[in-house]
Amino acid sequence: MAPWQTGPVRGMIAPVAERVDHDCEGEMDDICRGQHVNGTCGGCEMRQLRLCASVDAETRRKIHQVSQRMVFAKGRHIVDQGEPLDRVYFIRDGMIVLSKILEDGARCVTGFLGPGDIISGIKHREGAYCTGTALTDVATCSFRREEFMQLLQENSQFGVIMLMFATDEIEAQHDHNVILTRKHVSERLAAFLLFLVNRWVGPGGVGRTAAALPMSRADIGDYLGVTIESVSRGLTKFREDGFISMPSRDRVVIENLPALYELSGLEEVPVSRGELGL
Amino acid sequence: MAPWQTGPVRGMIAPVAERVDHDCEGEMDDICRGQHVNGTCGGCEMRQLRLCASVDAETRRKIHQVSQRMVFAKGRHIVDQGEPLDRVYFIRDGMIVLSKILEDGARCVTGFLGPGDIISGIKHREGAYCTGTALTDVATCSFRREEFMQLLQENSQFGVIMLMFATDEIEAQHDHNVILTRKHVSERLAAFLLFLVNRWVGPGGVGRTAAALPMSRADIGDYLGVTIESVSRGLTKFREDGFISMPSRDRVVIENLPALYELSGLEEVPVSRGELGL
DNA sequence: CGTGATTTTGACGACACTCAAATAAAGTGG
DNA sequence: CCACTTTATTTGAGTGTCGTCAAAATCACG
Repeated sequence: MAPWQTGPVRGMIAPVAERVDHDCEGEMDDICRGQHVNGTCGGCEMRQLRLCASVDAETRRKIHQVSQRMVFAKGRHIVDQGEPLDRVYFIRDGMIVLSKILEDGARCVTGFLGPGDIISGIKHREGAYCTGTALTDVATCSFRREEFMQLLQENSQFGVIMLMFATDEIEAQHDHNVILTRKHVSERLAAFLLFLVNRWVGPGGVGRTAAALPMSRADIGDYLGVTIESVSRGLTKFREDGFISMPSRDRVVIENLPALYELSGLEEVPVSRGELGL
Repeated sequence: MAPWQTGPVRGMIAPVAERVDHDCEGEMDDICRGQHVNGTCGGCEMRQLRLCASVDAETRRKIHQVSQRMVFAKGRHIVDQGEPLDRVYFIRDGMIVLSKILEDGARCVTGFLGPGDIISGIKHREGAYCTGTALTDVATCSFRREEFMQLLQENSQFGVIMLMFATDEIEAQHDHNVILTRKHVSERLAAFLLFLVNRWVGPGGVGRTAAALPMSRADIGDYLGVTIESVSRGLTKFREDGFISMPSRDRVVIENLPALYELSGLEEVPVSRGELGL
């Protein structure tokens, strides 16, 4: 066992997971609870995002019939490692950290999810292999597994879209492997910051120069495979070098974008793409 | 840039990729070239594997109509990084290494593929993001992109199966992330050896205690994120400790399975599962 | 059997982890 | 609202794993 795996689990441990099923109010919420308005998604922001934008109106109607809005307060678990998961969640708003506890107590963050990303329980009847924790309040459209599978069965187009999502995620994971195997701490941190400002921008949007950091240093460290101390030192160094500034501890502003690109080894703004959490 | 990224590209550089389209002989080959025999897969070994085993006879027939057998000699490239890829390959036999060259010349191995695994060109019209090199002679059943997409469109079941493959691969990648972020060299090596003996065993098969090592030390190192020297030292140590023996340089026999499991941190024999290369 | 590529072995050094303490922020009760 | 406690982050000093460099040994191939 690696020495740094010992010790207590780091990072925020949320209270016992409890799904909060809010009542929806207003047209948008009605739509996303499964109500059908004018045969379209109406004002639902998800329509502008990944899934709904890609299917025809008829399919969208079917989706709405079986979809259900679910929200999770910050700190709650959407998925629990080891617990059966029989829902598929499309994240509408907020941010989620996916983590995994190893046998020896070490923690590993496998990714961060945001608007448009998916947590899929389609093959975790016997227990999810990781935990999904809400880093902020999170709004989702969700489906029961059977109903979602029904949609997949009835709409081949739908399965293809999901396959594309998954393929994107595989490629993203390969990119992350590159970070983990071939980069030093500062390089990983630079790549992470660029990831934050480039992902989850709307369609056609360009990379931003500021981003929220709702996750803890432990989350970042466990994601990049470095210690919290290294994360802290790295961010401090970036601040000293004028690469970034931090108005608050959970907010970062990129001051020298080219320098971060140079450091990270990334050559251009990565295309924003879907992520399939599970 | 990390210091160890400099220098020439390591590992075998195959001659210019050239697809070898062998003539097929015998029933099995006829089947896998797209011929239809008795409405089933006949003796094709792929049927025992991942895709063909999961679909009905009718779908299987359609598959065969558009499938084509392709073989690649050891050292040839099935995919080339940056080159458009318009085929989907189902690997019937042999082993493939997927690698990626970074801007600074560093090399990263994202995975190894074997029988039942898939190299998918369904979304790489503009260029594959990694290279697939045959480590041994490789036999495949392949499809042109359009025809494969047609299959997906016409058979919702088919897309779901592919989605399951992809989901498995995502989970496998997350497991690999754990290796890369939380394990020391010896632990990574142990996990790699266990991976080799447990994957690509037939359905219902148990883990073996011996495996071929058709890949170079550089391939292993680039996969595990360590140097070739560390790989070599690690294997030597394992031999000295009696954990393994190596009849030849490209062959390994596990002599102390529990010790390797203990080292790797893996708790049980991982379930063999599909891998989607691209 | 000779040449080149791959692997192995050795010595040394650096990056990042460990341990520890200080500081800052967040949460809690009076 | 403020003192107090708890948690998270930052900073510092020391150390070990693993990477770098270099050379020897082994293997592959003609």
